[in-house]
Amino acid sequence: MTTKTLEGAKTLPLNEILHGDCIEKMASLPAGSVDLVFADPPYNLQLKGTLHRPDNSKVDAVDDAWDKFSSFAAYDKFTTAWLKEARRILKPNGAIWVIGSYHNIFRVGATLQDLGYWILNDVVWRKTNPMPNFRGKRFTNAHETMIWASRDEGAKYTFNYDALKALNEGVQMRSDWVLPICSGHERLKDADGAKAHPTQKPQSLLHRVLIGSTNPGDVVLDPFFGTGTTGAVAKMLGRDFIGIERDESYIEVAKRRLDRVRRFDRAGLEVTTAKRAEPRVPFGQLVERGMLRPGEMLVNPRGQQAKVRADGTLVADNARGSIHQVGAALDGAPSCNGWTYWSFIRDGQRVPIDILRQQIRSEMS
Amino acid sequence: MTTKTLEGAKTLPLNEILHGDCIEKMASLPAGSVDLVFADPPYNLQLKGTLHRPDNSKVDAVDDAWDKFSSFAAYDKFTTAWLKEARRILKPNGAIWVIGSYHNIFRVGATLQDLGYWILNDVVWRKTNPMPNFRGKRFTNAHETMIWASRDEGAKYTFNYDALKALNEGVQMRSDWVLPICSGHERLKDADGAKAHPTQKPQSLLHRVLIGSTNPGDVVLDPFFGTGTTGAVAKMLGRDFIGIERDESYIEVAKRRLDRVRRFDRAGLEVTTAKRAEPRVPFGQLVERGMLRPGEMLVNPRGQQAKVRADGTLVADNARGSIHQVGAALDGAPSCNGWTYWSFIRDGQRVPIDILRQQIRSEMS
DNA sequence: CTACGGTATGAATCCGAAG
DNA sequence: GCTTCGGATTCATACCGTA
Repeated sequence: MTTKTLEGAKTLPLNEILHGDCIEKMASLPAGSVDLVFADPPYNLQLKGTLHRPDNSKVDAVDDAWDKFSSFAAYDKFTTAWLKEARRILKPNGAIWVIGSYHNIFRVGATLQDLGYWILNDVVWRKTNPMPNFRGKRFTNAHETMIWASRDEGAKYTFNYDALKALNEGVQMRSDWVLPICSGHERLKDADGAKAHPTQKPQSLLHRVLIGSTNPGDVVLDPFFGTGTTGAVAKMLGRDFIGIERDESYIEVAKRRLDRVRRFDRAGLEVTTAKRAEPRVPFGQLVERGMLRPGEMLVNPRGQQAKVRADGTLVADNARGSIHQVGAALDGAPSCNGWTYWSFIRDGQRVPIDILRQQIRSEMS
Repeated sequence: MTTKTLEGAKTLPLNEILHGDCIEKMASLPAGSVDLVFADPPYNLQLKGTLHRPDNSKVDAVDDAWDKFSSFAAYDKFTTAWLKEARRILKPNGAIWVIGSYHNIFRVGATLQDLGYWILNDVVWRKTNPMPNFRGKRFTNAHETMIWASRDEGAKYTFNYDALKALNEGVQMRSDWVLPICSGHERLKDADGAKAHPTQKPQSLLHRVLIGSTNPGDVVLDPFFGTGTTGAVAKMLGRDFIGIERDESYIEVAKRRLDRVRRFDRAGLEVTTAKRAEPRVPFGQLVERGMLRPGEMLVNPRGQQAKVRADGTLVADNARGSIHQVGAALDGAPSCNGWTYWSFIRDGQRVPIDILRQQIRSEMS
């Protein structure tokens, strides 16, 4: 357990589970101190009577006391209260994920928008092995919905695009995730073999969330911690977590679980990074360093030429300026990446100037 | 065009497009007279600036005036107004479908609940070929959400469970539907070749909605008719429709489209009620996606014929059921692989239906 | 005729560091 | 805060022209 002392008297307890009501506990935390909130709030399910399978076995439905609300108004009031506190403790560039079903997700989404959060995506968790609809009266409820939102419109939220793309065999990650439900060894059991929590989420889900929208060392808060899936995955991935949970029996299960979790080694936590993160190299440096000579001609894919000047600008027939500006002008395009657009000639061959940039970057590292 | 006279002075115009504001036009219709509402309202996208693809081509965005709202409050007011009218004209056991994206669907869902509708499922349309996220800043927006709700809690809504199960080759239909976007020949074009409507929905989507939640002869109302996909599929499937559309140019396109639509024959519209089992790639998808038409004849190696029905089952002289069952029955065999057994006729040639399955599989992989 | 390669396009809240 | 501008960024499918 560690704490961070911040401005004001409030401190940030890390890798700890706070016992109590999530609204009160969040109120005790300092403002602007958390990178990500992941929340799996009560679903407000309104099951009438009990449900049986065709073989007459009873379905163990979600009917715990914490999941009961007297009306939509009561649920909205609760939702507004905890989402307000969550927004207060988020950093300005922080973000939130909330998961839910059609019983509650529309109210959650509308409340998020009303409070000033900015929705980035809704993501569908498509279950490979959902519980069938035993009565044949509706579609098999085969998915849940997650909303990903930044604290503010225009926030610089974290999105590890390249890491997710790599996770997805080289194509960009879509808003529909196909993952199995939590079962088998991963599903935590009580001493008597019953499931310890009715809505335990699979670690694969949290893995993708945390890889995609946090960096190692970030602080992740889960106000409905349950048996601690968020904390377990955060620990594995080298993120810090804060859990809040009202039910002591869940806390006990979560603590035992977290003690057993091992953090992945640092090399395993490294992730495909964006090109944008690489240092910027001014084109003029190639001239300064003699890799290209003033007066030398560059050529674009259509064979058009431009002359390099001593200050690192180009001159073509009807345009002058940076490598990007001249490229855009020649193509009549809104923009152009000059590094991949222009080539120089060596031994009669066209060589992209980006080769030279890579050379400089490798010398820098 | 036909009309039904009901209690009160108001009459029900059938298979007609009403020109005007949907709230006013719905107000002119008699209460309790419609079986199903399918609505594709404005999404309130709030787009800013322009977006280019990596190849510098410009994305043709939805920037139409009809999608602009000044605030969430203004959008909510509009949503409440049209959903109220829709609920008034629904029969007591009627139901509604509304489609949307994360920009609007949470507000729509909460409003539905507030007005007394009873949500039955949210259904996710997973697009096989969505537009990518060109800047790599978010997840590919690869799905849209539909909400299915009955007018009242406890209503005896229509749900053709067995037809949908048959359409899905014997497996319960799930809440996630994988279907391609509307493109190619199905996409309606202006005289100048531009798309006639920016958000035309695929017929396959409406096919599944109408097969699942209406019966032949039902009245289906679409308050945002656009270019008339709902009307076209309703006509094919022997349902009556009422369209409401504000934009005259869309109405013109829709009228021409509807004139060309042929109603499938009645035998093809009869839907299976028997229990069935059998897994694999759904033959029903070939029908749903328009690769085979309901009423079309398939032929076996001995030249015997069977008729395709809207739910993906076959009817021959002395047999009805899946492609496998009917094949086995005709041959007096214990089993039969319908995929290699049946052919359809194109240009006078027999073509095995397995070709079509391979086509779908190649799209899925 | 098929095969193949280039091009067009789809409901999109789509950049960010440096000056 | 603002403006400027470097430079990074796409997947599935349909269609069309050419070989």
